[in-house]
Amino acid sequence: MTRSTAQKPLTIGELARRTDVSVETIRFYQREGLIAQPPRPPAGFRVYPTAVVTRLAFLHRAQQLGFTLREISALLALRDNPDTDAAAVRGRAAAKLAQIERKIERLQVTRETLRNLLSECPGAGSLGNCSIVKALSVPVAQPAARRAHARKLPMKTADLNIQGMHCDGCAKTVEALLAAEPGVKAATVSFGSGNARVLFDPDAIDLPRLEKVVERAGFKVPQKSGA
Amino acid sequence: MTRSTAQKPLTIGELARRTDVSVETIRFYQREGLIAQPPRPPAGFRVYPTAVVTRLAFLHRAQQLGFTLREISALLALRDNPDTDAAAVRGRAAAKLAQIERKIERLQVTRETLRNLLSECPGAGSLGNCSIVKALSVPVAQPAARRAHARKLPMKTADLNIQGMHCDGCAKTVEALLAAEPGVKAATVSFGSGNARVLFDPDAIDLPRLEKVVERAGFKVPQKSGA
DNA sequence: CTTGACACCGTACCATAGTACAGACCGGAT
DNA sequence: ATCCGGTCTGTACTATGGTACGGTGTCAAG
Repeated sequence: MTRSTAQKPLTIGELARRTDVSVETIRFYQREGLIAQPPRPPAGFRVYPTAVVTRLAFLHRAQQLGFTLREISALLALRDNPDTDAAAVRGRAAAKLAQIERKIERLQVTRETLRNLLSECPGAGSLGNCSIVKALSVPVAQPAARRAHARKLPMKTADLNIQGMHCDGCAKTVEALLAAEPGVKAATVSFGSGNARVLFDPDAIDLPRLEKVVERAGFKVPQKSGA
Repeated sequence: MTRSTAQKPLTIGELARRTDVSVETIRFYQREGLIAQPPRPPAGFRVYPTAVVTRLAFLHRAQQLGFTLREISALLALRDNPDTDAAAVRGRAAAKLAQIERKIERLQVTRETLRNLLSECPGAGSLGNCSIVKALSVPVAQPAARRAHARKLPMKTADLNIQGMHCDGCAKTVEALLAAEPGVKAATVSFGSGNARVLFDPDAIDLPRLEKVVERAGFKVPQKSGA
């Protein structure tokens, strides 16, 4: 053993320095169960296994890709399990990609709206002439489905059979994906039964689209799901 | 007065129905000062002026455009003030557009990263082969500036003179815009003095860029700002 | 004149991702 | 032996945008 990287005991402060994650944040991750807290020795401070350095790097990278801590927790659980199939990880990544694409689309719509408002705006003078203020004062044009809802609550429930889920985290991922889809009011996915129950507005979204959402995330939906 | 829209007193519940905003949310907006709470009559319930219907519509529209409640509060204050110049509103919108464009760019980078990961991934088999897990375990490549910071804390402070701010809300807007810029560690903008103080990393951002940020939002920065 | 629906008020709570701090304790260097 | 810096624990607080609820008051219709 030369006097290299590994000579200092990896205390929490040293870990913080090496990973560029603050001590407080490391403790926070421990509370959240994202990283294990080594047992405290009878006397003195905790010493961390060097593997946590990698774990924190993984955490950080996954965050940059837009995964929430809850999702990262599932990802880490997959990583820790030697029986995990790579498809499970791939499914998560595909789901996240789809989510991000939707987010980009929404932002692009907003961007266009703002651009139009700005291009029509005289840019000076009294507020009475301000096209922006005027435009904002107009009630939101609702997608009609929303109004129908107020009238008749035309929600439908569908059950989807889903194959390829490996753990409860997969189920949560699918659930989040479905729930994020416009027109979906609620979604519960059970890993145990391999079933998804979705409450949705048939005026805003339909079954094939729901199935596509699930499949885009890397799971399979056998074609026999009933309404 | 015929038996039309205005015959019922506009109680909070009626307001909620008309604007499609829940009673709880209306109360929340009142607590936050976004809408005024009419005085409670000696006996009975509050009655709202019909103008709040428009106000809530404005609020809702502005939210769709990505404005935070704090920003909307400033926007509403501008709208309420007859002396407001339309340029102030325009500046806010321009700032928001810039913010959204940055957000889109960041998401696009993330999207590309995820796409690359997915395209390289075999998609099945044991985790050992999973290119995604491998890629995530690699520490984040830091933009070099970040490391420099760890070595020497090379932060610089600059004062900018800003013209065209109309109220404290303008100052807050500029502050948020500056703070959101990568490389900026802190920004305080005072409406009273028309001054902005920015703490930034000169390796990551420079003065001209900071000035451009402010100008994009519709304000002016006279060319004599010192470091 | 009772009942049910709404209004009022205060407070607590949700998710998300941390940050901050007090007060005690520990360990190595001086 | 003492002091400084680091660690430990628990709790509270940040921002953001609401949601939920218990207990009470009020109104209007039957």
